[in-house]
Amino acid sequence: MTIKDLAAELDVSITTISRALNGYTDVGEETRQKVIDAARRLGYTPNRNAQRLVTRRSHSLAWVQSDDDNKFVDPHFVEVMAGVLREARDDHYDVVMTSETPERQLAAYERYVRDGSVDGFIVDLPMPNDPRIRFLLEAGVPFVVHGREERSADYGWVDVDNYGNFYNLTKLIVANGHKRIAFINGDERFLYATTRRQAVYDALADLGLPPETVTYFEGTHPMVEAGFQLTELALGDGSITAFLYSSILMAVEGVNAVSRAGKVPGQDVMIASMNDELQYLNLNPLEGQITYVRSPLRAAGRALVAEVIRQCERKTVSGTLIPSLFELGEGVSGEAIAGSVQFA
Amino acid sequence: MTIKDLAAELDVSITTISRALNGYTDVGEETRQKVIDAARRLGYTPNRNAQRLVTRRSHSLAWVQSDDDNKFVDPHFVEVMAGVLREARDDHYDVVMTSETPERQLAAYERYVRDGSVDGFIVDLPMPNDPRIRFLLEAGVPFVVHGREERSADYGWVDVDNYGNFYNLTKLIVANGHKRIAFINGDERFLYATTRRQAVYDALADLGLPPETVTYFEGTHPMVEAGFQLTELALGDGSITAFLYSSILMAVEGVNAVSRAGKVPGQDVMIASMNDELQYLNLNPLEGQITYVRSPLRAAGRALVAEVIRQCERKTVSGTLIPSLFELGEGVSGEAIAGSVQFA
DNA sequence: GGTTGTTTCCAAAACGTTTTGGCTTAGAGT
DNA sequence: ACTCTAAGCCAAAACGTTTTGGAAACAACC
Repeated sequence: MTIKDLAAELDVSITTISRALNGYTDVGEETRQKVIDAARRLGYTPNRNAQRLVTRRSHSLAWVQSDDDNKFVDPHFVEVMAGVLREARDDHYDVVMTSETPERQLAAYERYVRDGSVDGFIVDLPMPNDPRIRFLLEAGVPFVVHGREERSADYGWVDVDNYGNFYNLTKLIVANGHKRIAFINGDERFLYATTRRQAVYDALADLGLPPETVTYFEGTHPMVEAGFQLTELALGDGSITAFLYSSILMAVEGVNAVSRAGKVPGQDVMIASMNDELQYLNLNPLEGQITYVRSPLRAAGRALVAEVIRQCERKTVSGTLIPSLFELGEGVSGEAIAGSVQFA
Repeated sequence: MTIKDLAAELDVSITTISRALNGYTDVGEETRQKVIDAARRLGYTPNRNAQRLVTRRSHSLAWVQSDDDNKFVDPHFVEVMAGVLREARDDHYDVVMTSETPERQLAAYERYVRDGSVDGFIVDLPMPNDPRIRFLLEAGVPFVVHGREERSADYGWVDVDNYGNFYNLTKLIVANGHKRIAFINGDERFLYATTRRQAVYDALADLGLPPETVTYFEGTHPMVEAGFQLTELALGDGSITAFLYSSILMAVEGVNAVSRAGKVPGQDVMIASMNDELQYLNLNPLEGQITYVRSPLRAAGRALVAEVIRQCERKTVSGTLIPSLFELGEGVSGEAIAGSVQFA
């Protein structure tokens, strides 16, 4: 069932079919209804590839995964993906996903840019001076980055407020009277981790506390294991009374480790973390044991797609800071931190 | 840079460009090299949409997710996806993913079939008498199902040996002297869960044991919580000495719950499970505490894509049983279970 | 009655490929 | 010298849409 068949059936031109279905005003109301009805009745759907060829727009986004065994299978990622797919569906875009080895990543981007199969890109986990970003900027193709790096004024991005959240969390911990803090951060190859570290030490400095107040750990993958083991390690030093985690996944393991050491989390020891709101984790049983800042990754996923589509269709570029919300852990009052930056 | 530009540049016809690049024999070796070199030098990549239009093949697969908040974000799913994306990349196929609400799922399939944007489908988590499968069979379009349902002789599928694994695990538990077993299964709306239940009770029957030997629980999402809580619940009954879990995620929580109850997992209490080999979970710290059957979901993902592509290109349809391997828990000797069924 | 709009329609071109069928040329066989 | 074969190339059609630039019919205005 092509547009020709439908045209023959109704004895009108294919132009009329096309215009009727695409909502142009130069087709009579009666004719339009006839076309729409017939299309539904006969199951006509325009051939997507013909459309794409002639309009030069694919209504698809590419999301290239790094085929790195450790990084790829990460619950955080799925959460973002849920948001990405949801928003894409709402906006009638497809998302084509691929995984590529780090060496061949750039080639994948090049191919997608040249072969016309996508309109824009989602870029994940930016690293300092990321070659993918450099390439996409140069190619002048729409894209959005989850997270930021130094060039972030030049492109669209979506990010949680890493700096603000960890700055505030640190102050909060200190305000609760803790003098020795363990900070178990994420993988320092990524900017989100270095930003968080900076925020923590800035907060200490602003409070007039020495950097030795926190004992620093870099938690590499797999996270769950890192969370447990590093907490046990930190517990060896008897003086630490507060733990700050880069991921709620590690914080949960922290609760386990602390409990096993015979202490009560949220009471003997403060457990603080960012909470990405992983849907499959239910935190109710841990009520009162973890103090966290909520910053839903799913919302980030939606914002990513919205931004890149905005670029595709209106050629405006902007950065979005995902609002965060302090959870009212241990009776501490909450504060919302939101923002959005327009720059082009 | 289109094929015309390249043809003009080299002063040959576009036919020759196309045939040279696609490896036809009716183009001189010298000319072919000239074309290939120029294509690389000038950065020519054939327009994918034009190719798709004329060849009527998209080299893309659709994977429609159910936009059900609970089910979607599931670590098991990501593991399968890792395999799917890897295999698709190796075979030069794209995978386009969408999420749709359960009511609109079928419409999404219909659209993809009609608009020519994909060559085949991956179907996830089949339910009894699944309408998606009914539709795809009727449409006569290539697809593969992860898991099976009653019509499984008619289409391509990939599955782990749910029945065999749980049959064997049950026998193994009994062989270790346990007389009271808790079986914490998955969501019974899905066939994998009902199959596993059947297997467990069949094993009991074959051993001449009464069905009351096992206390049965249906673990609904979120899994982690269910694993913990149901284990605690089962521990209330003091007589249970062995736990069988449908997912390693729950088994890990089982270890937690058992430990917290003051018992030693793998010693006081046997913990048995299927292990989908979730990459982000490191089981080393739990060595000796869980007895499991390995059946890597990632391999299932690869097999899925391989099967549907085989259908696209050779029109043969087959089912694949992913090989499993008993882990040598507690000195129990292992046994490999593999198989592959051809039926068309 | 001629001009000017308005409304509704359409023929043809274009998008960038692949494929079909045939055309040249050169060498081999008779 | 003539035919035949093989190698190498190409013009044109086709894929299924959207878009451009009108055309036809009719009403409205002067």
